[in-house]
Amino acid sequence: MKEATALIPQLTVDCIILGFHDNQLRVLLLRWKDTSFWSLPGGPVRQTESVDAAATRILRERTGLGAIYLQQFRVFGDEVRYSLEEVQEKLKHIFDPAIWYKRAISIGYYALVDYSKVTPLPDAYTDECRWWDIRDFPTLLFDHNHMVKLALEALRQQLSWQPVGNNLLPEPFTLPELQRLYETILGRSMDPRNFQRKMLSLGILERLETKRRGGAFRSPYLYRFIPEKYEAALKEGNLMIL
Amino acid sequence: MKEATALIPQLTVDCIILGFHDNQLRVLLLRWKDTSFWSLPGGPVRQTESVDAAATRILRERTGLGAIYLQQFRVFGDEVRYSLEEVQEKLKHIFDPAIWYKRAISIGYYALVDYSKVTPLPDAYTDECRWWDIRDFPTLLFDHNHMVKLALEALRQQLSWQPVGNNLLPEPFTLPELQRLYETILGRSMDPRNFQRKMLSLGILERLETKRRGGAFRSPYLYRFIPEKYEAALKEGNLMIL
DNA sequence: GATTCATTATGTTAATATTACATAATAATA
DNA sequence: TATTATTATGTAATATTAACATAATGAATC
Repeated sequence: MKEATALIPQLTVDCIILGFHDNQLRVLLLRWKDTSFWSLPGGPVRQTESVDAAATRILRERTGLGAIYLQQFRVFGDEVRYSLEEVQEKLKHIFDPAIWYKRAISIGYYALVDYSKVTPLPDAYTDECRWWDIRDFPTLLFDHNHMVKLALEALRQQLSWQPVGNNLLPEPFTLPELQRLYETILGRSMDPRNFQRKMLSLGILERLETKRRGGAFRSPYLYRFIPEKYEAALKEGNLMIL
Repeated sequence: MKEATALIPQLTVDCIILGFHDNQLRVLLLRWKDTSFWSLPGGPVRQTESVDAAATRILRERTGLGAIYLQQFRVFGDEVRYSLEEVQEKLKHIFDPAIWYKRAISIGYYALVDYSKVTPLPDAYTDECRWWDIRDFPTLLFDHNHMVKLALEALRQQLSWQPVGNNLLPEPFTLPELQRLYETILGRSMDPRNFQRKMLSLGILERLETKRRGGAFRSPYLYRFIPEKYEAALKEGNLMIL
């Protein structure tokens, strides 16, 4: 039997942490110490934790959040995902040979978080951690641009089965806010009358007495998901793609 | 930098190989040498191949098939997926400590194959490889029963985006055959009139001149997928769930 | 060659869901 | 009080889905 070390060799987790702010999807990225190179948050899996737990841990470290919605979406297992020489060159002042392999397999997760509750926090190898607009962020190290692309595709495809609204929007929210979230993820606009009718007909929303105040215009109603109904609809894959 | 060996440590691939025969979904299982224990085909990933290539290799070894439709559906990364002691006990006469770890992470793939083209072939550790009805197969080693369950769920969910018909049914096929495939996967029956109308309206099927002969009854028409149309429909996720 | 049989092919109607479209109400600001 | 950007809401046309039953076929049997 092989000797076990503290980390599982050649296996990492990378997280596409998504938030929603100013009607835009954002992704949390890290800038490596003393460089202008950005990448996704990620790291190795420990021998004493599940792969999901590793992703949760990394998420918590980067965002300060406790309960987080995480979804495995893809394994990145190509033989060549990066050039070790190139990484060494780009990150030379912080390159630690002890933790780098010629090859690593990475498990991709996307995380849906409440933007307003996140405190971005760099790790030991990076000195900046911040949100970027999903439509306009820098070229990333490794195959991380590819990862973001596939994460978004997975999210779109799973929109009817994943609690996307629930996790990206702080409750309570208004129907226009929810609509803009859907529009942003799907990349197309929807008719507000049809959106509202369809969404309400699912019976998963509870309209509150109060309205959102402070906007300079007609105040929208506030809504909350009805947890049991919401979960039932998810199970059926009923969460509407208009 | 760590030393690379021939295999990636603690990382395996397991395959749920699905075929369709006698109107039933079947799964290909292996019986371990001199035991009555069954499991899914699987194995380690080599340093010199991608994870997908490892799955393809295992598939080819077990089925004799060249081109195979494979889909990653889930990583099984719990800290405890099996008891090494139990495995050692059950498989003692063939247990090779060199290849077993206390813990392994497995990447789950489902494969859709043409049942009629498969020649099941045991590997070095097993002496039987055969098809089992998906509704009635033995309790498997490790967490493999769980894997089969999740593979089927993934397949159902992805039915509209994956070329399921294309890979499980040898061409040409009849509409009743295609319907029974859908019914089997989804676990519910459909109205043949509605099924045919919907399926034909997708414009992805070409009706051939010939009919299927030999059945003791009215001969059904034969169909073939129109590749370009079929792929376009898949991209849109249009492949109908009635 | 006629009969039997299990299976296939097909059409209509009602119910439901989707799309397209425009106006009045509101809350803050000026 | 007027202005303004935004929210809330209804109706009619169209498309999709669901429910339903019967005639045609091809082999096998008599």
